[in-house]
Amino acid sequence: MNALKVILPDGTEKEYPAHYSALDVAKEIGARLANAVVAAEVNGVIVDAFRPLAEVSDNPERINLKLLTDKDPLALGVMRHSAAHVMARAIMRLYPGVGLAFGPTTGHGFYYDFDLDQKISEDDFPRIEQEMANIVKEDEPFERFYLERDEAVKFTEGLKQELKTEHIRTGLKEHGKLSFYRQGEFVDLCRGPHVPAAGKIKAFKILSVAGTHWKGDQTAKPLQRVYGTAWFSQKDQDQYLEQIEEAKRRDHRVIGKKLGLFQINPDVGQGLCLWLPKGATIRATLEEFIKQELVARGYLPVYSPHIGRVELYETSGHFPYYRDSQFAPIFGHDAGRIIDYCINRLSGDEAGGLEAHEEEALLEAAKIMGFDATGYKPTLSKDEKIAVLRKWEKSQERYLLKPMNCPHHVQMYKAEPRSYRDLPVRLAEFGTVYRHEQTGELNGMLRVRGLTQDDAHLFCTPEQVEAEFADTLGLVKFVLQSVGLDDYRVQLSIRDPKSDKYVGSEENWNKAEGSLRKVLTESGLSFESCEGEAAFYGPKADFMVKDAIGREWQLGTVQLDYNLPERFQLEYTGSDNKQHRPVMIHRAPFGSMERFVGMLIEHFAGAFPLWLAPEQLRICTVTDKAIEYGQELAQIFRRNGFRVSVDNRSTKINAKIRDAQLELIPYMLVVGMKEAEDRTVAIRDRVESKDIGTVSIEEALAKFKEEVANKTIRQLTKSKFAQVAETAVTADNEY
RNA sequence: GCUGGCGUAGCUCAAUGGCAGAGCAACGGUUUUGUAAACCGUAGGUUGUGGGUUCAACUCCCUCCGCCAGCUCCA
Repeated sequence: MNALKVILPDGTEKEYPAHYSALDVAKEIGARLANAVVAAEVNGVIVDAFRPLAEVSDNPERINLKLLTDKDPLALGVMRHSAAHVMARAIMRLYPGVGLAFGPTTGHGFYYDFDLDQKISEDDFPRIEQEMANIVKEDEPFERFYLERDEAVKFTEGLKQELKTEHIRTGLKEHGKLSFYRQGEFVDLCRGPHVPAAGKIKAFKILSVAGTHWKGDQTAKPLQRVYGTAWFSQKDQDQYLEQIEEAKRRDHRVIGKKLGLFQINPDVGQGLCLWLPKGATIRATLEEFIKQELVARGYLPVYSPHIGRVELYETSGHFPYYRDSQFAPIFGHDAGRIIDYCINRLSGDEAGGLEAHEEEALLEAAKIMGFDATGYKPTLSKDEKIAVLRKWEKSQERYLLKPMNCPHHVQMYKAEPRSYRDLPVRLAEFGTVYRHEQTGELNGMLRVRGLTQDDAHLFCTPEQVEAEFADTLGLVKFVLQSVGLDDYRVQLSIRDPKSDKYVGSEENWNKAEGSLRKVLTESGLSFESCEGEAAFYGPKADFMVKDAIGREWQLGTVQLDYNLPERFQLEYTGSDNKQHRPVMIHRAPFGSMERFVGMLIEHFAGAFPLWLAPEQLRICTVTDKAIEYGQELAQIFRRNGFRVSVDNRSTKINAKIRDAQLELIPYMLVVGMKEAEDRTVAIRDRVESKDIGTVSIEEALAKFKEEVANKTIRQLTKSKFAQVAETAVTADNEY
């Protein structure tokens, strides 16, 4: 009896027997299709193609079925999850007794975490891959089965999979029945779905191994995470691997060193970027560009110092909230450090009394600082001592290397009474901030400890919020477009309602998130909400930008803030002659200059467009006799605003050209006696890597000026990587 | 910060317990050159740091510093 009504994507309805799976349906349509089916989408949910349709749908009378083949990106994710199982199975064969943790898919592959004392190294990859190949060749089917909780616990205990047992007990409390997948001798607690059989995995490779911890908890058991990738064809995989190589070639740390753009020198300090002249030129050009745009949009330039009183950041909330990732406070006088030290001695984790010499030093310090030392007696109780020292601590100067610019700008706003007529006030500064990032996070220019934000703070009335926010979005769009970054999406980062890490009232948060959502919707930008990603003081819109090879970077950000104005008691006089509270918008279109330029280096692979290139033109003299003309030319081009150098070495022209090509200089001006006599230049184009003709000086100037004015991007190897869609991460930490 | 890997000349890399080397760059000279590398020569090192094992350490062990990958974090 036909009990299933199936509706296919083209709208056709068919009836099938009650026990049919998606695979059975496919077989009935055609053997070739059945062979190509990897998974199925039933009523929008991806499921195993081999599971009975009745089991995966609520209503057997109405089953919307889409058969997913190897052409479908969603199927790719399913297959990669199966590949994770195959790898785990191979590793179990090679390392009997290995403990299994989680094995989800990632954007371009998968990983599996193992509990194994023996270290897996790169040298082991070939034999793991070989074993995986055997499993794929065996082509055994994946089977799904259920166990009740109690049985599941017994079952994983029987398998000696402690982590799985623990996960069922603690992580999956709300699940009554638990699904498992069996593939030959390998059984794993898993949510699925999976491919029908291992043979669907056409290409795979183990990429790396790295340490991690059970459920990401540093205090928990250390695990080994093995990363791999898998594809439906060898060709796709080769292309992907080639793109990984391409990304390595673009590494800004390598290119930055080769081209002399920047330096991170251990003698200066970890995570502290030295901008060498060429890198500084790129940055200065970008800053100049954005400053012009800010004038046009009514921003006012300000400058603020690199340090500020700790109290300033206590008021803003940054100091207590980010204490661990800030450089320690700077004391106005060295003696202040002793007071701080003694407070820690008395109240710290290893609290104890003060030694006699410490008390002596303390009283000496108090004298230097001008405190009333009679208030402190060695006979006081510990708590009384702490109370006195806290008072001293507060009355001395303590500074913080500024971790944010906003409190400084807030003070500038506060410096004079504001009327509603003055608003919005837009204060802009390329402000350098310092954050003591964990050593493991530091990464070239992309993650540093001293960074310069292209920062600004807008103070406006609640009525102006949406218009101002819309304008900042427009600004970010404009600057991204100007450097040729036209592929981006916006992430609306909102609070996690379950968390208590945020400051401010429920009402303000709702208002802020509502405004952001409204303006983003009206802007026509595609955006998605991301819970728990907000800053502690307010929600934000982050720009996620795709580079030339399809990698996504979080760059610009716009943040809405009702809380700092509250904390700093900001006011303006309204038309009703009453005091009102302004709203703040924080925004940084580039994010930080370090990160942005680092990204640009990788985006352009070091070959900057003419307007940004640190050295735009190089004059290459053919013989010594042309040096004088070459130098005259250089002066002319410099006077016209170009960055030019002259290569007058006594090498052959071929060598000069080769060097200039390798240094990625956009144009070479080759001049010999012919050019000197005619007062012309032979232009060689780096992109084309050839002579593009001899023109007069005026013509050359006009050509280059036009290219600079248009910010033309002449060459951007948009790789096919950009078209390789990332697959959704199919499994999270649930199973 | 955690786990693992790594650290040799300015750069890229050799030397698996037995005399620290090459290419490029630099410097000196010759060459005066027409669109991706002219030729000859010179110099360059306490092998990241401090300690240990050994007749002998770039090599093996420990400490610290730094780098890389991943984890965790990211105002």
